Amino acid sequence: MAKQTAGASHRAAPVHTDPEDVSVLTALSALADPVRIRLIRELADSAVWTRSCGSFDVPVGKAALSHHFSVLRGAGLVEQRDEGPKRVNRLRREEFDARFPGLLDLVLRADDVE
Amino acid sequence: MAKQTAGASHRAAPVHTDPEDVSVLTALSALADPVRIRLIRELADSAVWTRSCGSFDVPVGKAALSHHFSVLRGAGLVEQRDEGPKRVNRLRREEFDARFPGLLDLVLRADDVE
DNA sequence: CCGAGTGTTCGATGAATATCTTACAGTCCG
DNA sequence: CGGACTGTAAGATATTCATCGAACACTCGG
Repeated sequence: MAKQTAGASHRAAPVHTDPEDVSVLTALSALADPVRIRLIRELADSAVWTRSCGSFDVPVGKAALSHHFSVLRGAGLVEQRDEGPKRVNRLRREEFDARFPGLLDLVLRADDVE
Repeated sequence: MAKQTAGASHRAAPVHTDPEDVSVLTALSALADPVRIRLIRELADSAVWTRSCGSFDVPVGKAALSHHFSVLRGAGLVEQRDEGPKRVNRLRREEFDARFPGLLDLVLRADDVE
């Protein structure tokens, strides 16, 4: 067998937005949600490309979860890649931080969600 | 006549929240609104205690405006004081920046609102 | 080729909230 | 005191958006 990172997905590739093209308003709106904050925090605590969408501990169904990831992609916060039947994620730390310095750190550092 | 900064208002004093008591989620939610971003930016460009609530160039009625200032107070972003019939404002730069370093700068520095 | 697993899409629902209109409560000036 | 001005409060409306359930699409392993 050759590849296990199956590069030949026939599925619709997820639509990504470059952080450079994201407005402050979009970025803040994406981060102003408790579920998405949890996703980002868990993602930050995991190795890159190791977390599939369904592997997060959030109290919502998979439809809502799919929606949240769509918002995060649209804000340039998350990158996704198909790996077999799963869709694995990566937090775009450097790229997002270059566009909005300190913003991601604020969300990750805070100990409260309230 | 003694004082022109009339400290004896018989009106209900505005309720303020210390930035230290504000959660990240509350802060982000308060900032994730185009009208409130404009208010904050105009406020940042003006001298302290010079802008009354009605003096801002935003496309909403005064009732909605009053609501927005209430949200900004609740997020520890704005301080208000009664001065005669007017209510003048101050951006709590240092205090808010101590709680959320860099966040206010991001909103003020960005050239887009989209 | 079937079945389990994973994620998206669609339509509907419900909650949060931004807004307006109207009414009211103060402050100041004549 | 009465009227102009400033802002708040309350109620109604509308829009946005988070959520769910169900149906669908794709991948992989028997």
